[in-house]
Amino acid sequence: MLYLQPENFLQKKMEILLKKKIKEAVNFLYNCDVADNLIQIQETRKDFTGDFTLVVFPLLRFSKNTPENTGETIGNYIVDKFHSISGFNVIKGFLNFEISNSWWIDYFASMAAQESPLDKCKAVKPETVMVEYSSPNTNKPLHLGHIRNNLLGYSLFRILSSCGHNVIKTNIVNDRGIHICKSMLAWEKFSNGETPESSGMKGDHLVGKYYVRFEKEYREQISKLVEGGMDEAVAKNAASLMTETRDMLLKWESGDPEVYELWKMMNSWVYAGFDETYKKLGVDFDKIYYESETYKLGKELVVTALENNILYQNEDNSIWADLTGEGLDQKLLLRSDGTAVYMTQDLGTAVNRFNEYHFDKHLYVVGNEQNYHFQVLTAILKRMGYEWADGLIHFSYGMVELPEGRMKSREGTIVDADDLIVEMQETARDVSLELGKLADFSVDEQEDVFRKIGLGALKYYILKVDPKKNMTFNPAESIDFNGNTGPFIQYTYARIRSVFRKAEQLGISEDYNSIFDVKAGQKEIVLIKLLRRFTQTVNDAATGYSPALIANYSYELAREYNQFYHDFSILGENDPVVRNFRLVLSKVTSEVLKSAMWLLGIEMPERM
RNA sequence: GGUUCCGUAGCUCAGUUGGAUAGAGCAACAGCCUUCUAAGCUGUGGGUCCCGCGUUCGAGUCGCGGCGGAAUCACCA
Repeated sequence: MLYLQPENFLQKKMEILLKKKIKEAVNFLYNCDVADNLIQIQETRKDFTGDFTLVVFPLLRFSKNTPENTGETIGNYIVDKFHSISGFNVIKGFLNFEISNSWWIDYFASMAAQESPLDKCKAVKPETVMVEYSSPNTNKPLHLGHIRNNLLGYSLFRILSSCGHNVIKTNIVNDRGIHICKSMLAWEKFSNGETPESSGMKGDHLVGKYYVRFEKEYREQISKLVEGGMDEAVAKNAASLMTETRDMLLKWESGDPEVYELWKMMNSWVYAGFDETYKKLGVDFDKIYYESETYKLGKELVVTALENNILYQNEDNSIWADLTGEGLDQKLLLRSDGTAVYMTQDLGTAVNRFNEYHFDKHLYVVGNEQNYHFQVLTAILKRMGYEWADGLIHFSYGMVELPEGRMKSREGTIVDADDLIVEMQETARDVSLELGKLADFSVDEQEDVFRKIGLGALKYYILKVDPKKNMTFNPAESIDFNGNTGPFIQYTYARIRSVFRKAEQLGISEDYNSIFDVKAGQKEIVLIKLLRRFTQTVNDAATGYSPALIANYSYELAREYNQFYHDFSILGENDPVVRNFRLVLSKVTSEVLKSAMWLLGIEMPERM
């Protein structure tokens, strides 16, 4: 668990003081001791006057009076005793307190004095957390679903490390198994030795091409067998491509040199391709595990567990876990031919990782289609006696769907990761060139801005959605650059930077000491309140594993700032105290926006 | 069929210990650039929060029962 450090109570100070005073008030006025959870303080909603609100309903049982009278009575008492409260009003059962201008300004000053907006986000008890994300198969290139996975995983890494945790980014590469053999076999049969060099194709795409080819040829074989009168289920097993694939997997597991060489060669193509995509997405890993290296440990674990009577064996020699006692099912762990399945290697990988890192928590960033898999994984590890399995957390995120449903390779509706990234950058280029604000930039500088904007749009689009929920991506409507989008937030930042460039030209610089003298306007107080919420938002995002909270917070802040920017002049303000205050307010806003986007893996352009 | 998740404006999404009149963006319509960046700002229209019952002073939020959708229950990963 994450807890705010003592000094972070600065964030909460007013709520805590108010709560204490109210408790005192109720005690004095109604002569009774109230439980803390009955004193509900929240930020006052925008459409009402005030800063903090006490919900008085829970206190009526003590006052034995109407909500209005109770609110008035408590309000009067508090205003009298608590000088930071400048006034109050009661609407229905809500007692709205108004906080003095100077309290807000003091608060703002302490915020402005921070080195970074993330300074206060440290957890009391830092933990070692492994985050596994990406987890590609080496038989096809990455697609939109992987993009969501990678962005979530990487953002969780940044959020958790910003809160002081020791986070290890890891990746399990599913580089072996029957599916890999399919693309290998198809390449052997149909490629005439085609390579990335000879074809000019990116390696992962080339291998993917032969995986698709396998599926096509295999389906044809099945239909021929079915036409000849064979049952479809039987045909699926009997098709020569399938029997050859199974033979290949057996050869691979027994270390056949020829199969092994082919496997190594094709995987190296894929890795070169993946590296390119990861680099473009801006994600990386501290430690990469390969299924081909962990599945053996998994097999050993299974055999040992069988000897310990934790598992059972069928007459055909296949090995199973009976989890019906845990409300789950029978689960196969080793096939009758002795080869490993997905679960086998995941058992091996988990044990391997714990032995290496002794993590407190292990986050698996894996789609919700595998919820059952992780229930089973934890159950088996627990049964094997690994207490740390309680620290395994399936970060189960939703699928990315198209308007017509799931992406299907057979229907050619898979949205390729590389293609999408290129498209986003091209859209960013088109929009930017049309606006023509970067005319004095070199081509390289321009391209760098286009890259930041295109990726910013893509990343924000994906991360702003609650990770648990399925989301829809419509390829026909390209990702927006207006409204609640990444570019909107980048734009807000670029505008602020532009103010500071102008300030420099005018010889104006911000002065943190003179902000105490200012009388802040309503809009400025609203901004300070929003800025104040940042630390809490980051903590919520860390405890709730939700980058979306940060995205939505950033949007709200950017929108609020844009209104302020529109309605008030900063450098054009005549009163130097007010001008300076607005300048510092803009500065802090830009820093918070930049930090927030950094937590999402989104870069900020200085101009756009 | 069993289990799990989801259902909020035409579309995409917010709405976190149950709190006030359910919010944004997109799309539509009407405005705002001699000014620090109009990728912006302002306004209008748009809702049976899937339905019903219950708990509560108070339910989009919690419970139960329906309806609709998704995932999963593989010697696939």
